[in-house]
Amino acid sequence: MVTKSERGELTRARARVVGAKLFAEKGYRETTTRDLAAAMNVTNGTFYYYFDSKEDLLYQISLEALSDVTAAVTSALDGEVDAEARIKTMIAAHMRTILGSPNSHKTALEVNWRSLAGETLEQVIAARRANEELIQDEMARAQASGLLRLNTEAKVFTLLLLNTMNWTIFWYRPDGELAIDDLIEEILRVFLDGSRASS
Amino acid sequence: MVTKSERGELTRARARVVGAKLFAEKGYRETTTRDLAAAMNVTNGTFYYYFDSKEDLLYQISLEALSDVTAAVTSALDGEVDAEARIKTMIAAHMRTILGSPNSHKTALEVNWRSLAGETLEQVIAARRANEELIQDEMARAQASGLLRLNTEAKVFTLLLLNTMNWTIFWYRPDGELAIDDLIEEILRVFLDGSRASS
DNA sequence: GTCTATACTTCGATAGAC
DNA sequence: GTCTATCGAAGTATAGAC
Repeated sequence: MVTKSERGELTRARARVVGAKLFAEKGYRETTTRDLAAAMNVTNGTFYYYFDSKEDLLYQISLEALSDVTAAVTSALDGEVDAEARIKTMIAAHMRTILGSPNSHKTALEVNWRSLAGETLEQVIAARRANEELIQDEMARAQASGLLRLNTEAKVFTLLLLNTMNWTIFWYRPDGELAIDDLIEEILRVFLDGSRASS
Repeated sequence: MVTKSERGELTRARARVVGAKLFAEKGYRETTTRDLAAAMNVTNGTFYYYFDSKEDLLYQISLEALSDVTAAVTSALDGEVDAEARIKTMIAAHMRTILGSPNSHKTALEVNWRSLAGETLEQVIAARRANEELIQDEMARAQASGLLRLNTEAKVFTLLLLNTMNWTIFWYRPDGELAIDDLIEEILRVFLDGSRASS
């Protein structure tokens, strides 16, 4: 049996899903609280029973999305010792997480942060940074183990890899020809071995 | 001597620059026509003497930005025959163009297209597609010449390279440690030769 | 070409009944 | 927990004087 507060949290969780969908499709500013309420099958006023403000919903979606990536990558790396396997595992976990809920990650990635302020903004920025640092630590570790070149800074590797991974959500189609595992393989290959025919 | 219409066009051109700056910093929806007018040193009403609407300004900035990239890359490639030099030239021209006016390209890249509709939306989409096709043609050409692997589709190469290049504008700092030429070199190296130490 | 004034909408958020 | 009603604040765009 579910208590009242749990039922409330369920409604909130569902609202984060439909909210992320609307934010991803129409944009945060373009989505009204009336749109959000309609997607929750309630009226405008009821939205404020579950969230302090529209900004509050944006904050919850963004923080959850970013935390999910860090959690998934951290968990996937646990116990893995082989240098190349760690890179592959990290990329796979990152990609499966963001492509698994693209709406939330579009919401979190987009420059919607402009609509956040103060404490909530800082928490979202911190969550994003945690994600980047996790990857950068892996890059440094891979360099130390001899897998990656030393003549590029770990930070540059990190930023370029994040570019490659994160923005796939804007063009990747789950129902297209390219399977997620194939995309992961392609990213890994370009990143590790490059694109040259002779390499 | 400048005619009246040329002077009007000068004002419009300047407005596109300050408009792109505001759109990039605050976002399209977050920027008001009063903000735009203030940046042009006029009042709200005067904005509409130069542009049909706020959307019209967004359209002009976006189309100009995307056309600039295609023009710069096309021009840079002209006459170059060496396969590797073409890839390097293409990446360099693309990167120099977008990092040279990041505000316009942030405006054009962002999901601001949601605010466009009808004919103008189609023109912006077409300009974007032209840019992608130019790159994809180069990828196919590089595969035909034996420079690039054949076991990855030219389209996938294109999308991954565009990810890597385009989203640098959100973190690259011209006044930082990494010079533009160094960044171009890094992108080229990761794309062509990968990141492996032994390669 | 630029201004002021304002019409017209839309939206975020609150109040209070049920 | 949900509703209706509404306040008040912006914001886009227009009208018309100068």
